[in-house]
Amino acid sequence: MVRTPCFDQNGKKKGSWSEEEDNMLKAYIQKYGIWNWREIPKYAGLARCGKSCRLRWLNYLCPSVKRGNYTKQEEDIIIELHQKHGNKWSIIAKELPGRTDNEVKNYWHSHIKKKRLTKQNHVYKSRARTSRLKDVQHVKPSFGYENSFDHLPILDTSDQPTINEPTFSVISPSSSELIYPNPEICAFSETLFLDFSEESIWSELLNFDTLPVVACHNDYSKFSYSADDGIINGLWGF
DNA sequence: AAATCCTGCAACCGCCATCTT
DNA sequence: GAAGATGGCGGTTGCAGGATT
Repeated sequence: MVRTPCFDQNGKKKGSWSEEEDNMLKAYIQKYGIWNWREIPKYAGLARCGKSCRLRWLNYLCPSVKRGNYTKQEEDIIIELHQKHGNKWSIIAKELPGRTDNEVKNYWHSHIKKKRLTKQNHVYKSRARTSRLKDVQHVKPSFGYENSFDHLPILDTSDQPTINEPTFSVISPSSSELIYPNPEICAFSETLFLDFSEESIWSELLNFDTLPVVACHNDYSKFSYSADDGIINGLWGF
């Protein structure tokens, strides 16, 4: 769970922190406080860069950091604030005394996100594999929520090479305002479709009048919905 | 028992905002 | 106002250890 210690070209140590290093940093900060992260390692006798010291202090050594399992209440707060703010981990962490942004982010990715996807998975997974759009297709949407999936582009990843996650944006058709900049709920295409249907987040958007323009940009895929003509344009190529 | 896969999380990286000179 | 320094943030990676085959 830790990185193997090594040294960069400047002779600065990288990787996991030893107990001795922890003690040195802790002792220095307790005695002199935090005044300049760049200089602190030098004076504390550490062969580390300032950023590394800062991170180690804030995420692990700082006495206010709370260790241990998350409570149900904390989890609920994270979910609620994530719906409100997206991946603004520092904002979310501010509402959770003792938790750091890094910790909250890790918790989201390893616990909450997975839990939520699992819940949806069984419903839509098979459908997501039934067909694929290789070229531009035009699909007339019908947005009664319960049957909308028959009309949205269905993407299949079964023989897709491993790719970076697509970048997603959701833009309000009326104001061009970015609603969900790059929401992680839109991950790989297989889960992309599932995530689209995640009611808690999308239900208000899956309404014919207010349906957002949805755009997916990466080297492999593009699709968008135009509120003007009610056409979904999908392009999926490898 | 050994090999392989999966998971959780500490730590790194790069970008951007703010501060200082 | 410009340039450099510093801090802060979010995305990503690496790997130990547990689970599964």
